[in-house]
Amino acid sequence: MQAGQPSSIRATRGVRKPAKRVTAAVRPLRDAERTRASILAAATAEFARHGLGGARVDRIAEGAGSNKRMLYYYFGDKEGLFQAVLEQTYSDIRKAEQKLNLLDASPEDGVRRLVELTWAYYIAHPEFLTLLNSENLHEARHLKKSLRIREMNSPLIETLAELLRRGQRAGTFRTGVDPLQLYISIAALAYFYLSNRHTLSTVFGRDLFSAAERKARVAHMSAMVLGFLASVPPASRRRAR
Amino acid sequence: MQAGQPSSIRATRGVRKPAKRVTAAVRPLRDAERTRASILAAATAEFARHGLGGARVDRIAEGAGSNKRMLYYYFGDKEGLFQAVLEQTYSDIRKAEQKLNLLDASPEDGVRRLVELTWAYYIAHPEFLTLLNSENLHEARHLKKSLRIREMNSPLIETLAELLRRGQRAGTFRTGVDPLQLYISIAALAYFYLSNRHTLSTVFGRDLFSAAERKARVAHMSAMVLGFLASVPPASRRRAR
DNA sequence: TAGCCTTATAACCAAACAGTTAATAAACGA
DNA sequence: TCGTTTATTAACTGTTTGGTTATAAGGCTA
Repeated sequence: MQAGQPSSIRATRGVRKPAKRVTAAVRPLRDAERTRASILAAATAEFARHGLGGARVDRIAEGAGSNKRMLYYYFGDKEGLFQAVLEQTYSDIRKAEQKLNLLDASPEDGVRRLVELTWAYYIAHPEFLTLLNSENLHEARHLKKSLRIREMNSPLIETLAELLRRGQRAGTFRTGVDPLQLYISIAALAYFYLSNRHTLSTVFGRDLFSAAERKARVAHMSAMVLGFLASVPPASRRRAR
Repeated sequence: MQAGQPSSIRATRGVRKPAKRVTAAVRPLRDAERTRASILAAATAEFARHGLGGARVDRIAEGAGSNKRMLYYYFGDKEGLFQAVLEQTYSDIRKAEQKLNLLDASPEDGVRRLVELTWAYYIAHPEFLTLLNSENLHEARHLKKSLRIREMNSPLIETLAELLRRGQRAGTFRTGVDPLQLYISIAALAYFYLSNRHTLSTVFGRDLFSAAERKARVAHMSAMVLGFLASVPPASRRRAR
């Protein structure tokens, strides 16, 4: 931990004795919420880049422009901090999910938008992918401990179930589709491609993160999900004869 | 590193002075290949369980029933060992892929078997998933360095392309499907579900690794891939009118 | 303005860490 | 059987690690 460059926030603190500053009201020197938030942000970046095992507590403190002691003061220990990062990350995605209005269009357009928005969210929040990979490596140990996350349930499964019902009633969607399986599949098509793009690009000698390839991927994902839903299951095809 | 219990392999070495043993010819006390292999196996388990950052060199040496120095002797350093583990892992999956005979059945059955065998391979080799996640966290750094892996190319893309051509000729598969996109999607449907099963099971309150759920998942994956391939793309549907 | 709780800092610590040294013994060819 | 090479071990090293101690100072309240 280098003591060299203090963050701009605290740059004024090095000054000899400004005593009772008027500016202190605007930007208080001691702000628990701001410090906590900056540690959480630095920790998110560090855990996302290096995983839980590779993350360094000293780097997080430095990245937060704060002190290692503060990290333990607010979060207990490294794993407590990791859990807090997961809680924040899940809270963010749940908030984004709640903003989605998928039920005000046709079932086809609703599903297509879900595919596209899932893709867009993963691109905009790459830390979500690596943090989740880390947590799964640890068999969801921290997630199981977190009451906060276990209480947040995703509204998307119910929305997807409603879209499926409407499409089936209209005769354009096949029957017998489990909404959770479908949701996992939509996530899978986007997540795996993005999370594993480095090894995939290397092995297949194709830059899968280029603009052209990314565009092709969304098209393929939508075609796959909607093609599946539009298709007739073998059983009812036999009956239809 | 505890020196307590030597592995059964080397248990005889502690004995005072058996001098020139006849059994030495059967199981030589010094066997470079055997030591190398046991270090590689222990390292695979350790990296798979803890990731590159969380893996401990001491634990690997102990798990191999060998010595830390041997690890550096054969593999240079921790990252060199990780690269060797990746090379072995890729070599194994490529060997398994080559045994697949997907072209001696109908296109539908060929694709279904590919889906099922991909699933079965990931279940039988869970270390493949976590090692790949680790390598992607490091942006495929080791994979890019490895000439050995870059030389192994998967025969599956070409096989899949041939299956697609046959299905299209028979009129049962849709046109305009990129074999690589399809291959990635098949892998995605299995990989994401298995790799993220801990967080998914926790969040959705459903044990996704139970026998019943696993069976349901393969059925869903097959239905999705085959349903997609059987469906008619919107463009040609318009033309077909 | 004195007192007190909260927020912050720097220096510190023991354990764990990746990697090394030096010495030794098996294996093997001459 | 001797000398060289190769495989192996235990003990060691300097550094990094997660976590702690001791102390100070901001800022609210009475």
